[in-house]
Amino acid sequence: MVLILLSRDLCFIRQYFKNVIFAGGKTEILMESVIKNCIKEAVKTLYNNDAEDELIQIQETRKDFRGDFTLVVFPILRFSKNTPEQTGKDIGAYLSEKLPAVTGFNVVKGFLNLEISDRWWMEYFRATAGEEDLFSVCRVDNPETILVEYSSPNTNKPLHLGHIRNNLLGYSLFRILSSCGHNVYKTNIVNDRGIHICKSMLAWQKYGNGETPESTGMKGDHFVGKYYVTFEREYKAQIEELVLQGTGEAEARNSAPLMQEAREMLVRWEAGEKEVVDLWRTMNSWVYEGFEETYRMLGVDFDKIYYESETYKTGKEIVLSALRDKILYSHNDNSIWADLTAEGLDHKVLQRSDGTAVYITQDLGTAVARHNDYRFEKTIYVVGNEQNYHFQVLRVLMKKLGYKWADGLIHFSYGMVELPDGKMKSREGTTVDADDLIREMKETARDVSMELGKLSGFSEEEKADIFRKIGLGALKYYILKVDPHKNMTFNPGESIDFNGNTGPFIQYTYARIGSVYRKAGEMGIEPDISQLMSARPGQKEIDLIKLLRRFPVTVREAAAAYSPAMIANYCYELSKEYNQFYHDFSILGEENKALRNFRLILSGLTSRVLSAGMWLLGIEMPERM
RNA sequence: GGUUCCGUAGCUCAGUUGGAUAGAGCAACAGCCUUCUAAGCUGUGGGUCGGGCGUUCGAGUCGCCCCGGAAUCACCA
Repeated sequence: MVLILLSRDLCFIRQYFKNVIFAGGKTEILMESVIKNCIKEAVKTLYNNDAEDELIQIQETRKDFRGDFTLVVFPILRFSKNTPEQTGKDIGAYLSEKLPAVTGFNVVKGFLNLEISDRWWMEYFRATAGEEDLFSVCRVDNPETILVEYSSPNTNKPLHLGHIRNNLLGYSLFRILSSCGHNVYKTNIVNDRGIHICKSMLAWQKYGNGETPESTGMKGDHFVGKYYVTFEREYKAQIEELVLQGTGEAEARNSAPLMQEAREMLVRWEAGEKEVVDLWRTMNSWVYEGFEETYRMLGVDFDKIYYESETYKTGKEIVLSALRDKILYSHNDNSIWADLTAEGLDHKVLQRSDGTAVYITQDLGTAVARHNDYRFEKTIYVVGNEQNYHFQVLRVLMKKLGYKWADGLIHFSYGMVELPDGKMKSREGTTVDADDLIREMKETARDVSMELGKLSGFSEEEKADIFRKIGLGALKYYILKVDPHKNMTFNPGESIDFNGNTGPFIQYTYARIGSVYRKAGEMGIEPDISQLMSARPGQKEIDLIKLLRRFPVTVREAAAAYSPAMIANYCYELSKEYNQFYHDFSILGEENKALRNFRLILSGLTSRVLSAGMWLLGIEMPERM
């Protein structure tokens, strides 16, 4: 072990990467393991005792103290039967003697801070810088087949900010899990049937005068959404009139002619009546065209899209079959129910008395269809926390129906996006439209860039591409940096920032490094990894190496926690650290060639890690900005 | 009322399995471009981590009880 640490054999360093150990959710990289083992040895030698792994807590030393790794001494006191200070000193002395990489130590209160040699950090850095695949360390031993369901739009209105959060989370999750070696498939369930769809169909029939997205120049989903709004407006007017005539509010809602017609239309649709089905197909196709465009702008896509209009039938079969098997029961009115009281839940209706399916019916069918298609270990449903109960029921229900794999159905529950004055409501028109927001972000990116006087000498096409990357980078980062399961507030009045903890800040750091490399090329300077070890790093550079070392660990933790936010915050931290370095030190102007080479490679790895991290978030990096 | 989630600086948010003096950004103020991109860097001010009790050598983090907010408890989706 001691010898291994001194070894400069590249094979060892390769081995280092294979030695990222994840035990019980904990992450350890070899250096920590080496120290840990040596401390066990110390406890055995000094105190004649065996220390359990959990008692030996190694962490990175906080910046305000001298050292690289820190042992929390308190848990060891039970063996040493001595003061924290003395115990720390004893173990520190033992480690310094046994581990050449440990060049010194200090004890502050109950913390033993170990100093690691620069040489060791450089060895580590050389190996990482030479590694082509930054995710190789992240790969799990047992890859799973995982489906990520996200987006799940209704086909009666365009996407809004809430959907954006959903899409970004789902897509990022896909990339994070894939990077860890899982076989991940992106799926979508489209809510393309039901009374809400009939509403916009009916309104178009009555008030549309045959206009189309083409004839009006509108995006398809907005076009259809317009008729959904029309329906709600006219319906409301009818209700008001009925109430004026003395009808009760509830009765008015129920008996308004428009609502009755919508219901009739649903029945005709379910009966497969050609005229209705054709209209449904046409209007849905308009919506899909619109969605396609929004998805394309957001940079998300799907491996397989499921449609509720198909899976609800499978769901109904499952329900009927379970009824025959007496797993379910029916009421006198022919509605079908599940009794989940034994599981701590309630009774749940699975089919209406008129024989039509409810929301959860299609989820049963969709899950089974997906399992037939993919034999997945897990399906991760990216769905808002307002549906927590629904997914609790879904899993319990599927277990009850005998699907053992239902344990793999995971609700990735994320928080709502709220406006300063509360929740977004489609019907009240208080949503932030996805297309509008994306367009505004690109415009803001243009304004900011122009004001800063950047990008002169670029073609309009190149500029548009850069503004797109920056605008979307700002938007995506703004949303993904927040812990997914928390609600977040979006203030439309204050535009999304481009300074500080933002996407553009990280993109800017990347672009700066790109600029350094271009300059290096002009100067004829080539980075040379084989010359790395002749450089003597400073403290800031070691700090950067330490931060870079945390990247694969962060990815693994983000995968385990389903949290793109952890990646986002890591990228920010790295950018901030790098910008300090960039400000304080000259790279190409450094006269010591070994140091110049080292700084260039350090910058190169930083840009690669930033780029990889942002890629996990679905954020593109501009080469210049 | 039951269940679940949230509460950290004026605002928006970080804070790894409990560890040292709770951190960023925005906003405010004061500095730094003849040198690799100033979308940057440095500094100042700003906190009863909603409140209390408990567990522990140690609690923003774990447990219990309150307070405040959100969601949900439909033959809606």
